[in-house]
Amino acid sequence: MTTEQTPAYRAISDSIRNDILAQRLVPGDRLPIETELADRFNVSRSTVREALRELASQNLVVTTRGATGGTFVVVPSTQSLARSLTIGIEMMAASTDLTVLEMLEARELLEVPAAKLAAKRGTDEQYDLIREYLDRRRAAEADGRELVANWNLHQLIVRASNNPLLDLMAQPIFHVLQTRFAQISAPSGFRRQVDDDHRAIADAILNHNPEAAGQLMFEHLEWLRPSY
Amino acid sequence: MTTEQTPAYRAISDSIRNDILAQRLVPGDRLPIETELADRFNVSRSTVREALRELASQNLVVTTRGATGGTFVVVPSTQSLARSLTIGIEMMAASTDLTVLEMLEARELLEVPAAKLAAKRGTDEQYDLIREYLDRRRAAEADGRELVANWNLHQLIVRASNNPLLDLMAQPIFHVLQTRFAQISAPSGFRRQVDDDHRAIADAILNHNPEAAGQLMFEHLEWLRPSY
DNA sequence: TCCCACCATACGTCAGACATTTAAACTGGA
DNA sequence: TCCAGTTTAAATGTCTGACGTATGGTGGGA
Repeated sequence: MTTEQTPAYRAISDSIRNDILAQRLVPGDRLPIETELADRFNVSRSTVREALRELASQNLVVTTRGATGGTFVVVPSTQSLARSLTIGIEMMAASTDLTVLEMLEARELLEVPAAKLAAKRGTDEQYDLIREYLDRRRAAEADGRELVANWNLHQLIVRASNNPLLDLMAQPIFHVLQTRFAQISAPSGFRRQVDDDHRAIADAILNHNPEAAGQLMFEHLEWLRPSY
Repeated sequence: MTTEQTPAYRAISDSIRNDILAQRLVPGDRLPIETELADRFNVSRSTVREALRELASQNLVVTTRGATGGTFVVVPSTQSLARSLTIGIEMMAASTDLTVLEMLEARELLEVPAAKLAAKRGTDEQYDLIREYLDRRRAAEADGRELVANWNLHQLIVRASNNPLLDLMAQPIFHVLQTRFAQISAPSGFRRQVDDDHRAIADAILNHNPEAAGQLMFEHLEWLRPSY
């Protein structure tokens, strides 16, 4: 007679998620301990824990152990959201649901305005990061070795747009494109051209010239497109 | 002595996720049954289940019951990803991590190109949906009642851009803006202006005029901005 | 005052059992 | 032969109760 179409762990995670979205639970709040939640929902602790794993994996809560431990509501960071989104987009790209062309299209759409915004309102610290990156790259080039860097120029620029949403949306696209074409051998002239383009774009940004930055970024991406 | 920094359920979900991302497991594949996974990882079934809940909540697998049930790798849909993203953005917007201004900025950035693309390559079915929406809206207006529709024009346009990424990124922004300003009373003249704008944009799209569509969308959003 | 051993707390994990759902296999009658 | 209803097997869903383990606080001694 107990006909449950949705499992209890799903119902519970939905319930708690609603409490969070309705701000009955706000970031920083600590959820009741697992045994208490089990009591409250009339389920076993295991079921509660499965619900909590779902919430944790959506970046809504974090769980810590120990005496002062527990499960706490958190604000998802741009980073954590970007990571989740990356996985999803990677899967779509691996299937036929998303083409490289569509990714390039979206990328251009995000990055050209991002370059403009970065030129308009990047902070000094962000500009420093861009300079530093170019310097390290130049040094690496001189030594003839490969530059291993977590942040490439495109990421730095998007970040310097100072719009978290742009960062959030562009990062996954970068990541997927990058891992997808990591094995491609770069012709000797190719790297040099990329380098020149990058420097021109960076200069425009550092000189607070939004229009030039946008235009150069656009041309750079158009030139880059056939390589994919 | 058994010092585990990361819990077993996390290690296991990471392991399986890697298998999926490396395409050792592809969409459609069925994971081993829970007891077998427990054996393989040398953990209890509960621990395996917590790992599976994490993966499920990231839209990487779905679980079904019954004789032919099990856990299957899936390709996350644009819809499911958009839903997850919505929650995250909603949380960021509720805190101070994301301002309305930034959302409007991102929205414009996505929607103006989306309007252009919709005019350029929308399908007949998508155009029909847009026409149908306008008709229903006109009818509702004539009767003096409120139009209750799941899809508003903006969403239809973004979808008609036929770039899943645009849809994926724009939907959450729509949703958050919409729920955030749902209670605002619309002045009488306001609705009429919105309506006129929408019709003009739709006309440009239906007439395959990308530049006009983009421009009109831009003006519409700029006009809309002070309302927020 | 400061340090350290101890302790309470809450999550992490285990084992085994039973309930429920689902589809396939089976069985009997028209 | 074939259809309908029943049984059965496979897998997830849930429960119970126990013990392991990390962590911050506390109280006592040097």
